[in-house]
Amino acid sequence: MRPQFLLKMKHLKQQLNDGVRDALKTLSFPDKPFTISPSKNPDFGDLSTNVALILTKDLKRAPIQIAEEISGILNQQLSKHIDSISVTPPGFINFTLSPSFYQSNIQNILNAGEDFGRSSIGKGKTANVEFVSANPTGPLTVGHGRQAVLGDSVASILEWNSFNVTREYYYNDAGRQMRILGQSVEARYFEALGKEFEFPEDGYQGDYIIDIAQSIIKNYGKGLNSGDKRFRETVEIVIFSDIKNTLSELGIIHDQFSNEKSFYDNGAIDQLLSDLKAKELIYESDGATWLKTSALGKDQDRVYIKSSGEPTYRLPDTAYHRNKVERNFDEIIDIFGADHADTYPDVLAALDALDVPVDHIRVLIHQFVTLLRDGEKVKMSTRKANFVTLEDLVKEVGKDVVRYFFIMRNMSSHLDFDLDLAADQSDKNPVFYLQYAHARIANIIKHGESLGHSFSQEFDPTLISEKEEFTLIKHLMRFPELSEQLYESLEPQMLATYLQELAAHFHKFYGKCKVITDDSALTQSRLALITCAKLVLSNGLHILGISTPDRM
RNA sequence: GCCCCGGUAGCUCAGUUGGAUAGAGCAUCUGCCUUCUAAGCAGAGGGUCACAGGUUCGAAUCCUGUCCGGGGUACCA
Repeated sequence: MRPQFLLKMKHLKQQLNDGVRDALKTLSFPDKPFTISPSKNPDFGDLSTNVALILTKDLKRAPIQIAEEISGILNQQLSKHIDSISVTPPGFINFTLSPSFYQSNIQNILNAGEDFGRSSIGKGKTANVEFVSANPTGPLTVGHGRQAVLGDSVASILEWNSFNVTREYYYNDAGRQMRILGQSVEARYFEALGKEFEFPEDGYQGDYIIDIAQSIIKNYGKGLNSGDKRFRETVEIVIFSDIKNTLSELGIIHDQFSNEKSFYDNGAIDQLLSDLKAKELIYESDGATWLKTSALGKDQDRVYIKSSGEPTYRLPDTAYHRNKVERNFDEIIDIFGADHADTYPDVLAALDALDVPVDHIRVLIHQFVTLLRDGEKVKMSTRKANFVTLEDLVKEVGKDVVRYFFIMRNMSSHLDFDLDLAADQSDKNPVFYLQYAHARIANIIKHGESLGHSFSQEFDPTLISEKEEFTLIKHLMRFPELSEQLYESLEPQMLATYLQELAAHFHKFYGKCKVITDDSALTQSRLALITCAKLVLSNGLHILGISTPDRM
């Protein structure tokens, strides 16, 4: 095979764009922004531009006429990669690309291999992704699962775009919740010893609290007094260990844990308060300390320190975010549930008032998970111990299903998690459709090897000619652009949708075209093609943290 | 009351920057395994894109209003 110039889709689009703009200049048409996008319908070629439609108003002429004129110019300078140009109502100009363009891109994908689709947007840059951030008051629930998987996938998307990513977990360990948690354990401790005890109002009622009380008896004996620090310390250690274990079963490992307490200890919170005071944004009222958010364009002021002397979460959260900014990440991503949607603007406003840069902070808000069991909603509360743990779910349906379930929906949509469907009909979970495509390819390659058809990288791309083959290549070639879109949106669901389509194109190809045949030249070409498909499936599933089985 | 998110096929949801005939999966029907994995493929039925206006050459997509669901509006996190 002769070496040939390998033109990527991105560059071809740029060429077309330049060509159209030259044509506009030739025709003395105004230069307005237009798009060149994949055609929805194969009848309209491979790429289409709306440039004529955009110009119709300025030129006060029918768009179809404008399109004809532009395409007339373009036709005189056809690139070798363009087979034909057509105009269709209401005024689209369609480009049909040459088969050789697609065929040659098979080599492109093979050359890039595991890096195919990777972008260099974040090369030399750092990003911090904060997610989960559940306080250690109980096991992670299915509700936390969405954020855990979402956050980890977002972090992977950034890594795929060449960022050096820190996965971070922040928790509040100085507030009221943790105090009540300690008191709950203490109560269970004395209860177990048959002594008098008082279970706190709003205490944590889960059985795990009783287990922890038992472990304290075992480790520290029966002589602890009320208020002993070890009640709280132990419960935090035990629960955190459980949380980390659950996350690791999902393939999620945080690089850094940050806690509220450290910002009291190192003076960051005092510093923040005095800096805000210097800006006259702090005042006392009704025994509490307030942040004057109304002076920062908000509806109302917010309490920073309660009259009880305990700060609200806003104060340490703001100190924490200042700390993150000071750590000089190029991008800071916060992943919060919908219940936090109203709080982060106050944090950002306070930092902005102190001239702390916040433009590189992106806050992603995801909606809640509604659990369905027997077709009915399950209300969850950690405090009332009415929840389904994430760990139980992972044990029941497996990591891959759980991960896929949580990112297959747009994060701004509510997610219905049907426990019965996930558990009983997991065979039908769409994730298997993707993995099956990967396993099928692996099997074909293996089958080929057993018959002496080892893929050699020496293949004739022009033997690729079936419609299903081109559909598959075209889809594979979209992956680099998709990767950049993933960076823009930080929406893993887009990748899930793309991979579903890719698997569908592969399964259709499989139904139509046999790979391993007596025709060894064709066999090599098709092995090249399915190797590309396997690469992209693998790269995509890897970003989502889903395994790529060779057998199913 | 006010703020945020959502409303697309019987169900769960895609739909890129506003683009051409609104798509998948599940469920319901009809075909396809002597041939690389049938966890698959081919086909059928199924729609007032919540409703009403507006902007535009063009609206599921943008704007306004109404209705419905979720969340927030705490000196809870």
